[in-house]
Order: sequence, then structure tokens, then C-alpha cells
Amino acid sequence: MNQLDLSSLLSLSFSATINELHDRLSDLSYGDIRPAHGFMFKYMIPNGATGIELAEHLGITKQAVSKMVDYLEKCDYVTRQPHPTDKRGKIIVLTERGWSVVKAKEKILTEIEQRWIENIGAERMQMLKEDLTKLVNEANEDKLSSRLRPVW
Amino acid sequence: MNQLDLSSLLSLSFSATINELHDRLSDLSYGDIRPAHGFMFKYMIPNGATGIELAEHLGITKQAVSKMVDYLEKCDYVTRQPHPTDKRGKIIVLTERGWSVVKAKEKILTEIEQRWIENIGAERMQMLKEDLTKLVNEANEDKLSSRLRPVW
DNA sequence: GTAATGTAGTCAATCAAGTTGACTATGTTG
DNA sequence: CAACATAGTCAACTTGATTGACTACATTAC
Repeated sequence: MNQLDLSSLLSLSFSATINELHDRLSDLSYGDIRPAHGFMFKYMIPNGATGIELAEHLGITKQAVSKMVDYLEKCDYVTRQPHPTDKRGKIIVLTERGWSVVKAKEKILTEIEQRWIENIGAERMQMLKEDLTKLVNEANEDKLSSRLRPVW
Repeated sequence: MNQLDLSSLLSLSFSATINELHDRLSDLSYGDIRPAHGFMFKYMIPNGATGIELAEHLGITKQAVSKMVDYLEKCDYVTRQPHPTDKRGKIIVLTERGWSVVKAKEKILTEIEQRWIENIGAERMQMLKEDLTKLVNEANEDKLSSRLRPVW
């Protein structure tokens, strides 16, 4: 596990984080949540979002979003409400259960980050986040953004 | 694009890297390569690997590997050869074209890393890689490894 | 104000990449 | 050599995405 290149390091550290997060969400009875859902939830805070907004945000088609929402509605994480001004549209909002999984996610990620801080130190963690932020921002400028599709 | 949490930063910086890599590989007529293929190639260097080895390495079933190899063989990146000692087995090795895409990948990743170094400085890049390595190693110990499934 | 065009969402069919289960041929062990 | 184990493939299925067609409503141009 030595001498990995940068992209492998990013890939592995990301997978490690996501794996731990979802293992622990499963233990809290949120086993029906998958990685892509988290980023969707985040975009729905605090006032919900339309399907098209979510599709653009996630970089997938509106049809795929519609299916995800079907699933999440069935599992009681979100609900579709009529759009206040546009009778064609709907806004998708978090339910109680949706909010609770978001809270749980934040708590777990904070704990993971805390463990990393114990490992590398708070200053290094600060630098790491700064540097990654710079790189992400640079990439966004280059590419006119929109191609970067995150999970959680 | 401010104040992202650590997992989002890792996700986005990883996607940015992979997207750029694959865009540029497409420009070089390697558009038929997808992210998972790269890590497979890396494991086949220098002497090839059996399907089962690749499956364990990638964390997918041997059947899935077999399909990937069908595809990559059709596209002329790899070829199946008889196993020297086990008549049941085959070893999968890179073709000329396979080697050339691996070389191209390394060149592009080096350039991307170089651009990052110009952005954040060589020392910070060194620290970043060290810190990510620590975190990946720690995660591997915790989890008895094997769940971390990389791409490229 | 209505006709033409555009937009939000859903339905259906398809595709890609993975899964499980069954099978053949070969290898290993008692 | 009989019994079991292993490498690889074939087939059927699942999942999460896609494209294309459609309905209902909104916006714009005349």
C-alpha cells in the first residue's frame, strides 16, 4: 500500500470514508440509503428542490431523478409537494426521517474527520482541506463546472 | 463552492481528476476505456494476472471480470493466454495498445499533478500525499482491507 | 387572446455493469 | 482412483442509468 499516485489516493480515501459512513448508517437502520442520495438531500436543504434542479445538480437525467425520488418516497425519506407557483412542477422535500438521516450523516462524518485529526493533526487537516478546495475550484473554473458529480 | 465537508472534497477532487484523465484519453483515441479498467491494467503489470486475482483485486466477481476482459480483448487492450502450469487457467496480459494506454495515463496524471503543484506548491503536495496515505493505511488496517475498491 | 413554442414531470423501452447459479474442464487430496 | 476444490464461462436477473414519447401547464409572439 505504498507509493500510490494521487488519483489512487483520492479514490481510496474517498471510498474508505464512504464505506465507513454507510456501514454506520446501516447500523442505525438507514441501510436503504445509498451514496448518491446524500448529495441529493444536501441540495434539498432547507427548502426542497424541483426534479430538474436535482438532475442538474447531480449530473443525471430528470428521469433518473424521478426514479430515485420514487424510491426515496417509498422509503419515507422525501415527499413530493405541489409547486407553489408552477402547476406543472413539484418540489421534493425531506420528511422527518429524511432530516434524521442527514443529521446522522453529519455526526458520523464529524467523528471520522475528528479521528483523522487525531491521526495527522489539526493543522495538517486544515491544510489538506484548503488544498483540496483550491484544486476543486480550479477544476470548476476550467471546465465551466457542471461535470463534477459528487456523492454525499 | 465554499465550505465543503471532507468527503465532498475528496469526491470532487477525485471526479475532477478522473474526468480530466478520461477526456484527455478520449482525445488520444482511447475513448473506449472506462475508469475501472485502469486499475485492472495496473495489476496486470508486468506479468499478467488470472481472472480470479483480478476479481479479488477489484472487489468484483470473476464473472464480471470475465465480461470486462471480453470487452477489453475486443478493443485490443488485453489478450488471454494459456496459463503456463494450470490448464484450467488463463493469464490476461496487456497488448501493445494496452501498454500504450497505460503510458498515456501515467503521462497525463503526471501533468495533472504538476499543475496542482504549481497551484499549491511542492511541499504542500508532498504533505497532502503523506496525509492521504496515512488515512488510507489506517482505514485498511481497521477494515482488514479488501473493501477498498479503487479506480485508476 | 389565442396560437406556437417551451418546460416539468412521468412512462416505457433499452443499455451497461454488476450479481447469482449452473456448468465444464482441470487440479488436488485422501 | 474417488472425492472434492478451483478457473473460467454461459445464462438469467437486478440496478441505475439512458433515450424517446407523451401530458399538462407556462410563456411568448402576433
